[in-house]
Parts: sequence; C-alpha cells; structure tokens
Amino acid sequence: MYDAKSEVSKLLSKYTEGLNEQQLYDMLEVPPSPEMGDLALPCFKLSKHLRKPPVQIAESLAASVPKTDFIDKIKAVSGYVNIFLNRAIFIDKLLAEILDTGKVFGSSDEGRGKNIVIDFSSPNIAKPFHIGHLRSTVIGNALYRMFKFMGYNCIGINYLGDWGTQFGKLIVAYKKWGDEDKVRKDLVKELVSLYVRFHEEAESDPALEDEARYWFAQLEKGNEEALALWRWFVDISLEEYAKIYDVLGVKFDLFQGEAFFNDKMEPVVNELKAKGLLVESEGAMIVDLEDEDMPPCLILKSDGSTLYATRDITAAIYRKNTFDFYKCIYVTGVSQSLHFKQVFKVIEKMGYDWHKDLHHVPFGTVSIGGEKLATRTGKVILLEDLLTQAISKTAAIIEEKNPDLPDKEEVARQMGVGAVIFSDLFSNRIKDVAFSWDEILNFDGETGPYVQYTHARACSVLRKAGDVKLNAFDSSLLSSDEEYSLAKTLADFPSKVKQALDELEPSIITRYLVDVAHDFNRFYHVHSILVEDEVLKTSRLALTQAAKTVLRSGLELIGLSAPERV
RNA sequence: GCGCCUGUAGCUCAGUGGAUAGAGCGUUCGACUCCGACUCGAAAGGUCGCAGGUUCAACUCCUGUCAGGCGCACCA
Repeated sequence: MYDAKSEVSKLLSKYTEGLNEQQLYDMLEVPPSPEMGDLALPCFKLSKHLRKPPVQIAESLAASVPKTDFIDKIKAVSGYVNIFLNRAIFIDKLLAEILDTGKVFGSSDEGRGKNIVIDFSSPNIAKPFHIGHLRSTVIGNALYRMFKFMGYNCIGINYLGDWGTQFGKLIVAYKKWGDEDKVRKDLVKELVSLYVRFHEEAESDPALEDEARYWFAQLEKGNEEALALWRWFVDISLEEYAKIYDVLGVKFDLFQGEAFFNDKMEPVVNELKAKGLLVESEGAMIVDLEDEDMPPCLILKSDGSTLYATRDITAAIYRKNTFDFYKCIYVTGVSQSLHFKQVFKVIEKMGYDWHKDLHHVPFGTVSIGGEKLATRTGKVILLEDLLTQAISKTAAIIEEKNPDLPDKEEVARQMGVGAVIFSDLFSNRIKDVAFSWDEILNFDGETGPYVQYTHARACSVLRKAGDVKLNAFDSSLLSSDEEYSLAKTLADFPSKVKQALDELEPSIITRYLVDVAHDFNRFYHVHSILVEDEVLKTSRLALTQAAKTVLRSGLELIGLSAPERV
C-alpha cells in the first residue's frame, strides 16, 4: 500500500545527517491544520546535535531537499519543515488501491494461524438481559470482528453464569410456587419473579435458605431431579438470549459456562498445592500475593468449595490447552480489574509463560439516575425494551420520510440497533456511562444512523450513476480541499484499525467513521457528483465508491449493518 | 485506610511531548428549482480540577493535592 510518510522519510533521510529513515518516520507528524501542509518535521530535537537553532535547520532543510513528483511544496515555518504532497498522485494511488482491494482494504493476514479467544457477554442464567450486559457483548463483538479482519482465527466464548447457589433458591421456589405453563410462556421473566418471591418469603421463613442450600448441594452431587430443573432453566434462558443476540447480530463459537468447569477444578487445585502456592489462611486456602502488592487470591472457601478465581484459572488453562491461543481476552466491567490481575498473576506463579497473553479489557460502569443497575431493586432497563424502542423509533422515521422503502422492518432493525451499539462504542470504553433514553434515542449528530445514512447516500449516488467504469478516473480532477481531505481521511483507515486493535479499543473505529461521514458529506454538499463531464463524473464516483467501501467495512467492524437504502 | 480508574466548552465526549486545545448536542445566524436536508456552513462558548516539577516545548510525563467512580477474604 502507498505510504506517503515513508516516501517522505526516505527522501528526507538523504539530506539529514545522522538520521535514518525510521527515525525520520517516527518524527514526522501531521500539522494541526491542513493549510500548514500534509506532513511536518519538527526540528527542535535536531538542534542540539547540529548546534544550530531549529529555525535555521528547518530553513536549510527546506531549501536543500529538491522537489519530487510526489511533493508539491516544502516550506520552513518557525522550526518546522512543512511538506505538501502532490494531491493527484496521492489520490491516484489511494483510489486505485481501494477500488482494487474493495472490502479487504485495510485488512491484513498478520493473524494467520493465530487463535484469539474472546470471552464476552457472559450473562447470568435466569436473570434478565439488561443494558449492563450490552457493553461486554458489543465491545467483545467488535474486537472479534476486528481480529478476524486482520486474519486471526477467533473463538468467541460466552462464559455463562450458569452455576451457583442461586440455582438452589430457584429450584426451591419453582417446586413451591412454580407453574410450568407460566414459565414456558414468560420464560426468564417468570424465573426472575420466582427468584424475587423466594427472597421475599425467605425474610419471614429462614428455613427456605436451608432448603436452597440443600438443593444446591443436591445439584452439585448430580441429583437427577435437580439437574433436570437446572438444565431446563439454562435452556429457557439461552432461548431468550438467543433472540437478543440475533437482533444484535452477535454470534458465539462456544457457549461454555461456569458449570462446564465443575469437574475440572480439582486437578488445578492439586497443581497449585504441588507447586507450593497454596497456603491456609483464616480457614480458607489462598495464593498469597503480598510480594506483588496485591490482596491474596482465594482458591477454596473454608468449607472446601471453589470460588470465582478457581474457576477462572481452570478455564484459562483449559482454553490454553484446547485452543493454544495467541491471546485470550476477557471483556468485563472495570470492577473486576483486581480479580483478573490476581488470576493472571497466579497463572504466572504457576510457571506458565503464556500469562502475558491474557488481557483484561475493562469497561466503565453503567448507571441510571445516579444509581448502579441492580436486578433486585428493579433498577434495570431491559435490553429488549431498549432495542424495541430504538427500532420502533426508527420505523416511525422511515414511515414519515421514506414510506416506500422496501424491506422497511429490516432496515428499522438495522438502524435502531445500530444507534444503540454505536452509542455504546463511541466513547473510550473505560468511561462510566449514565444511561439516558434521550441520548441513546437521539439520532442527530455523531450517531450510528448518521453514518449509516451517509453510507446509503453514497450507495444511492452510485446506483443512480448506473454502469460506470470507475477505473477510468482522473485523480488530477479531484484536487479540491474537500476531495483531498476526504481522500486523506480514507487513507487513514488501515492505521486506525491497527491502532484500535493495539489498544483493544473499538471506539477508535467508531469515531473514525464519523470523520469519514463528515468529510464525505462535505464533499457531497460542495461538489456535484453526477455531472455532465464523463471523466469528472467518473472520478467523483470513484471517490464516492472509496468512501462507501470504507464506511461499510468500518460499520461492519463495530458490528453494525450498512444498509444500501434507508 | 490502601489500590486502580476518571476529571478538557452549558451537556456528552475527542485529543500520538510539539504550531492557534477540537467534535457533536444545545443556543444564535445562514444555505434547499440541486446526486436523498436524518445534510452543510458560520458565530458564541475554555484559568484542559488545583499546586509544584521535568523539558527548547506539557491537556499529554513526574510528585503532591482535591473531587467522583470502582475495588480491597470465603458472591460472581
């Protein structure tokens, strides 16, 4: 691919003593404003070695470097060497590449033969899927698609919360007050109300807690009645989650919950013991991490039963053995940061050098009205309700603006869901979010529908143009500020994808898409595309096609659909 | 108490040690006989939490401090 920066650093290296190409490449930066040029070399650092003031260095450099075909102008400005690229050549190479590579523009095969395990979404069985679970789902899904784009083989795992004492409670509640038909009809909603009723009744009747413990113990022992009910609860929940994942367009390669590891933890505990890491403390078995300035990692409760960390360590080892991952990524709330630090450290202490391939990808907390979400207090917004609202709002807009649109329902779903996902992936993931209906259902400005609309508009122009041989474009006709600015933004796509993956930060793509959409809309507004002049029309169509390609790829990377008509 | 994270425009947020700190929303003003106006342009709006320090250069790095969030032993 054409990289103007490396061309420029190659050229400059011939005129700068003691600086090689790579050093220059790293020093080159993009000026704050396009009138200053396309690339700039700050000369302040060179001042010491060359024993000359930066202003002088810049000036002599600007004077000595000859103009080449790909550079239009070199100007020294207060210590910077500002470089203006030849617009036609830049656009020519860029468009040729995008038209040629199409939807694989920006992708690579750097991940060939490498497995990435991504643990995401992971809701708790028999609990409603609320907006708190959305973030893990949507961030994990975006990372999955981004890694895949770079040629990695991804294994998306839904690590369901499908085990624990709450199942004892649920079994008791169902046996006492449950009604099979009701559960079949209302699914998780009914399970939740059984769960809530259990807590209400347990306040006046503490014996219920004992019963729940009894039934969970039965479950762990493999009692058939208990197991059958548990399986049923899991199936009901999965059925309901499947609908949500379907609406969101999210897929998993594996549903492998906590229960899967029940019979796999004992060998790991023994291994910890054998490696001398397990010590007794206050009745429990722990791995001491004081030398790492961390609280201890609890492995076994005083009654001998296992904990969260036990299961996660076991799961990590299992995944390494099964998938031999290049990276294993956990997408969970920031509140679990310490937990993962401890788990990773224990794995390091066990002598596994792949501990460095484990990555926790934390995200900020969702609150509503200043309070944290909580199923028990009813402080939740069900994802189903949110998606329904977003979709019906989009449907209403389509009905008003474009009632003849074919496939209206599907487009409404794509854009409504798109708005929700986009807004979740817009800020840096570490930021806390205060949920607001107004904000999430506002489709103006930097939103998913804005980008989707822009993409559809590009599609519309191309459709209207009919059959045009885009390769016959003439880049010298695309030298206006709007066209050049759009081209430069499009050229950034590959490096943005790379950066987003380096930082495991999908929001880099999300915000980049807004830039592309904005640049395209400005170009579209200032210049007519479907003009009489055939060559000019072809050239602008080629640029439109390039923008469409990047918008579509970017939208798909963050898990949005890119409908051709909206 | 200790640890981690976050403090940038009225609000929501960007911002690789470099030039005049940028978007969107909201406000005000403007642009449709036109390829889709869910669009585009402009104005107003900032002691980058505060105080030191490092540097030719700090929103960015370091130290301290204040405010908020999240953790810190038998929940996950």
